Amino acid sequence: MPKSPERCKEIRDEMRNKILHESMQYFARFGFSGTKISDLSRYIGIGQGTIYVYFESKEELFLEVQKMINREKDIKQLKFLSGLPLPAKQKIHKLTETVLKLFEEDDSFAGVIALNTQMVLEQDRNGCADATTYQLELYKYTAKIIEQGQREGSVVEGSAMKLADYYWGVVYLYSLKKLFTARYEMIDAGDLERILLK
Amino acid sequence: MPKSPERCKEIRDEMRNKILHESMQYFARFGFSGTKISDLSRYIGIGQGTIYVYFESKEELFLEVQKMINREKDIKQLKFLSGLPLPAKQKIHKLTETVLKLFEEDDSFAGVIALNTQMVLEQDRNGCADATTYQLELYKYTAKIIEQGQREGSVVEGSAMKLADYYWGVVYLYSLKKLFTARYEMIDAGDLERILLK
Amino acid sequence: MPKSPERCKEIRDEMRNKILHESMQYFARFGFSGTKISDLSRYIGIGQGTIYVYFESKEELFLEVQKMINREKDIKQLKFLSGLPLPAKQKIHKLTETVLKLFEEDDSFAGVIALNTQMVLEQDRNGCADATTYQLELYKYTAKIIEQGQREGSVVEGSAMKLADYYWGVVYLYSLKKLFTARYEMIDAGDLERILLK
Amino acid sequence: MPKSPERCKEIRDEMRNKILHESMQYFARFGFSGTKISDLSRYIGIGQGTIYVYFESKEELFLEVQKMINREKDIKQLKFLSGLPLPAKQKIHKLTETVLKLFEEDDSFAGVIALNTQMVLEQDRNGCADATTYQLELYKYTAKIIEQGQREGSVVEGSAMKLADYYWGVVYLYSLKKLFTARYEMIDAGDLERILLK
DNA sequence: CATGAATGAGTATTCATTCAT
DNA sequence: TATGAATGAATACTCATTCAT
Repeated sequence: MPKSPERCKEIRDEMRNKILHESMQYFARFGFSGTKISDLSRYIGIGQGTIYVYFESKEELFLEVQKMINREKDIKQLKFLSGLPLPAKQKIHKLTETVLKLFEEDDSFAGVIALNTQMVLEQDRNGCADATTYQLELYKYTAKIIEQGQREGSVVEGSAMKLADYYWGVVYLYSLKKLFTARYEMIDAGDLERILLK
Repeated sequence: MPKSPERCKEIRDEMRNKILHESMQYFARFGFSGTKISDLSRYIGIGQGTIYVYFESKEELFLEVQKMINREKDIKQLKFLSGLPLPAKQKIHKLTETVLKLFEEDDSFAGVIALNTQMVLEQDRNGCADATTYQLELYKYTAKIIEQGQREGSVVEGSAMKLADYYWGVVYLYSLKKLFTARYEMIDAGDLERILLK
Repeated sequence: MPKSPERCKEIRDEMRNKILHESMQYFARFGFSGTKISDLSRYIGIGQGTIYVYFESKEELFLEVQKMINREKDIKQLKFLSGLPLPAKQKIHKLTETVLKLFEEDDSFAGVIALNTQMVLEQDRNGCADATTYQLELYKYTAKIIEQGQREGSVVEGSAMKLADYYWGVVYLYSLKKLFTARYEMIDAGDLERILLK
Repeated sequence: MPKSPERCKEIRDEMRNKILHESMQYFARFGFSGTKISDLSRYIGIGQGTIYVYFESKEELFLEVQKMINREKDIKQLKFLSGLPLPAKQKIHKLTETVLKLFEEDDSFAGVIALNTQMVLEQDRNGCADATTYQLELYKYTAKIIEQGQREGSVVEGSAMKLADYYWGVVYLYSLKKLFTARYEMIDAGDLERILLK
């Protein structure tokens, strides 16, 4: 009584995604070398061997987790946002609002941000600048909004890229808090916006 | 002809401190599990065995590094600062100035901050709130200044403790940047202060 | 398809016992510090890691080996023997016969005796007289037989406990011979009995 | 103010002997692999390096300890004893008496015996029969006395060499007791002699 | 000569990976 | 396919030995 091939594929994809998502959370908390396959598989609730059915190695799993993060839809939202015919101030309101909503609603958002920023730091350490397109795009679009705001007089002066980096750095900070702290308190929209707005 | 006991103690203290300080930098960069004793000892420029002459285990070394950090003199400066008969705004200027100067001049400041904040996150995870006297004191003194500023109308509204946490979070952020990024750009005083000042 | 839990437990128990028994032989020959995990695992015919699946450390393995020895069934035989309504002389014949048969037939008997006596010596060194219930019981039961023999006039005079200690000491001696000597010659029943019998 | 060369040599010899004797005791208790140079030197009350001024290596020290044992004067006594025009029974009395007196008076006797027997066992294990002349001679002379006693009818029947081995085995047993046990009780002459005498 | 701090080869232990079930 | 027991390469740690003082 063989299962239909489609159903089979479906089941495989489901398990693969489960591993991918849970691993992301775990890697975000403990880092690559802080993560043991034995702990991770117990955390996911599967056998150690199962991970190796879907991934070649711990390293490949980590890479796939990073790839998954890069495919996230957040940039699209932001891209769309920065293209709208709105004053920068409002765009920043919307952006901040979106970020805070994602923190609240999307369980994996903190992990995505944390892991991503760690990747960027890691790459900076190695001196290689082929950094993740995701991060760069996110920063680029944010910088665009900042520049618009500076022209409109609503955003503080200074290098737009540096300010974008600052803004997302703080988002990273609160990702860490959410990931590590049992009863964390999320940042207020006003406090986050103040980084950019006059 | 035995070595003189004083000279012996001297040599031992010197080596112990050397290991402690160099390890701090290394742990701050690579974390506990990312640090191999073989790499660490090569980095310090000593034999692997030497570490075990002074410390029981990798774990004990890590704990001693944390203890050392807690004995740092930075709080004293801040304590002194918060006691001066100055408007809060000026205190915050001074504080920010001091922080940025330490980043520039004290090679181990970034490591101290990074490791310390990681300790706090770690402890929050475990739910135990003990041991972080250093961090807590730093936060408490900053919160005091913030409250003063709120009374004086120069500091933004909101929970003083939360704002202090935010301020030092950003300092942590730039510690990471300094530790990981080859050609990092330090935050400007203005950008850092804006977290607190209206 | 997970392995059935029962079969799993079975496999685990089997391996644990295998390690325990083989280690006993090895420790008896080479002592604790003379035993390298790498050699021991090769001797058992398993990987080094496997030992650590079942035991925390070399020390714990050694302790478990000692515990196992203490659970051995030899005392029961002796206990039974000393309770029979027989003249002491015959009991001593039977005891000696049993001991020599065990040497011949039970491959692990020499190891049990050797390791056990070493434990007793070790404990005497530390001055702590606990834990040696096995040894003590063995001695106590032998002493009982000796006292009976002294009343019956078939056993030499002197402290019964000291004579029991002497008797088992000689058994230990020949355990060592069996363990260490390639072509050892076992003691004769008559020579062993002469320690006790007139 | 150079010391006279003779005095110098004298001092050297003194230290060398001290190390040799103390090491013998230590090796007898803990075995070769159970003996750490750091522990041994602390036990002797000298620096670790000092041992290496007098001996090439731990192994050489062990070998020198064994050589020293072999040069001991005990055989001479025994040789002399076995040559006397006495009945074997009396020779055995004398021998036993001497052994017990040595236990009591010569602090290093137990160590000499223990280490020596361990050497013999060790060699038997390796199958190499180039065994220490000391042991063999001791056994040979004892066997000679036994044979004489068997002719005279005072000694039990059986292989003289095996009985000699038995006798010295028991001496070894009580050496261990003395070395390891805090409040040991030495064997009685009668109990020891009974191994040989009818 | 005597010392003990420093060393690295050797040993204990961990953990990513394999594989029989 | 999913499992977890078994494995050995990688890593932590120990201890005989060296060497500057």
